[in-house]
Amino acid sequence: MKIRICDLGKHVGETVTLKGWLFNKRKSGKVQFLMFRDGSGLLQCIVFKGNVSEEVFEEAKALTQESSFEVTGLVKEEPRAFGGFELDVTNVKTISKAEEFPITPKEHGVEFLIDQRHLWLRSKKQWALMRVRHRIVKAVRDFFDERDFTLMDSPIITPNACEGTSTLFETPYFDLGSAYLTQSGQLYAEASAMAHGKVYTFGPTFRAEKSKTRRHLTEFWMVEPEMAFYDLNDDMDLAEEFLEYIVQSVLKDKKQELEILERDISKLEKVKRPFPRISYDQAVEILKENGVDFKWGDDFGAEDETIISSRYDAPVLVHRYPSEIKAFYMKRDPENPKVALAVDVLAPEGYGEIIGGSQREDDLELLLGRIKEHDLPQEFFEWYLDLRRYGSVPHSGFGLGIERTVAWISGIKHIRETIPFPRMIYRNTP
RNA sequence: UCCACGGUAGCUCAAUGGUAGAGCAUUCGGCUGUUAACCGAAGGGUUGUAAGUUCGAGUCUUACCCGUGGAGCCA
Repeated sequence: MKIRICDLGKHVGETVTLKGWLFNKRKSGKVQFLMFRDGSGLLQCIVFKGNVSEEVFEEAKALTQESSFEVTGLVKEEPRAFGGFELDVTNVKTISKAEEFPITPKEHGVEFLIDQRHLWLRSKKQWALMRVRHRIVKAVRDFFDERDFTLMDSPIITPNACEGTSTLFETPYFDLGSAYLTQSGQLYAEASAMAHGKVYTFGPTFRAEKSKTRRHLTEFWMVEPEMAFYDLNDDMDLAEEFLEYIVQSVLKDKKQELEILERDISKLEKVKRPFPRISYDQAVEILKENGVDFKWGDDFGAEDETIISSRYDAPVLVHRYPSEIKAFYMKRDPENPKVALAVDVLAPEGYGEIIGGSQREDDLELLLGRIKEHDLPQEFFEWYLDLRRYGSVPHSGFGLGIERTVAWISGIKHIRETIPFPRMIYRNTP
């Protein structure tokens, strides 16, 4: 059984051997402090000249930043040390001496760091961020699993634009002409929900739009639940419960990581149900109160979203948007056909839209009309229309953007740090 | 696509139109409790590219290349 830093609590007073890398080193003549990392945490290893042979002392001295090595020593509790433990070293064995590591302990610019993304992932903050991302993804899966949802993966290669608006990545597809990378699993989730009742899809999605902001990637991950017999209110209830669950899971299990990220925990602790719910009309009122010259019928810009969300501690659900600015499949409000039964969730602290969802149009004739209005090729949607021909039911769903959620919960400014290898409009390496 | 800003040592940044510098990193030396350790020394440059103005350009002008932030669009 291999021991990792995260397990050291069970080995206090024992002599153990660990394998990992040199994170940083400080020395002071006859004592060396090796900051050692193994992927599970950080551990300060002390090499005293009197405690080890001359050869071992020299071997430790020769280790460069990010060299891989094996270290043996006595595990001691040490409240002052990061992680709470220290290792009194008795032996050091170099595995591979590293060349000069480009990322030094001092500050670097983003351009440089993103070029070194494959190495940047080893740094403390990026390590913590990826662990938070992992916990969020686990929370997503646990949440749906605990509620009897079935995972139904949707295709990544699709024959047409799902919502008919976005610019998609095009790829040649044998004798069938062009295919496109998916921008949403939405329509497939609807078909799946008619088979399993409650489902979710979870995978990468692609947008070829030339968005160049801190909130955009060309490739990002989205989780999309879809539920038969759910109306808009049921949909909003689920979205609320879902977000609370995710935030509380991270708070419970990733305290140390949030500390490394210097996240203000008190802000996350306020993310408790019930969340505020306002209509689009009310949101427009808020903007007008704040002196924004806003026209009913327009969509909110990034600045508008910040104004609206900054009124609340928890994410705010904005519902019933003008149907003109929403996708063709969203059901109109029977009480006011000018608006769609749609909901967007805006994260606090200016992180913007993290969820978009709606009740879907379940009436065949209305949906046919909508496809014509939007000038979409009906032949591509025949299978989708079948869902309304064979036992149509009211149903709803939403999509959550994983990277924006990670950015919000971690308190990270730029979305590019929230995914291991970001894809942006002017960058597709490393 | 549009607007703004930037490009000088491996990295982060200085440098009135007048000899291109510092900190970190690297190498060497010193130090038995450091924690972005500290102290001393050394090596390290076609100032994004091209042209122009000038006695003289990192600095001024023009074009181009690359990048960053934002807008629009969106999750």
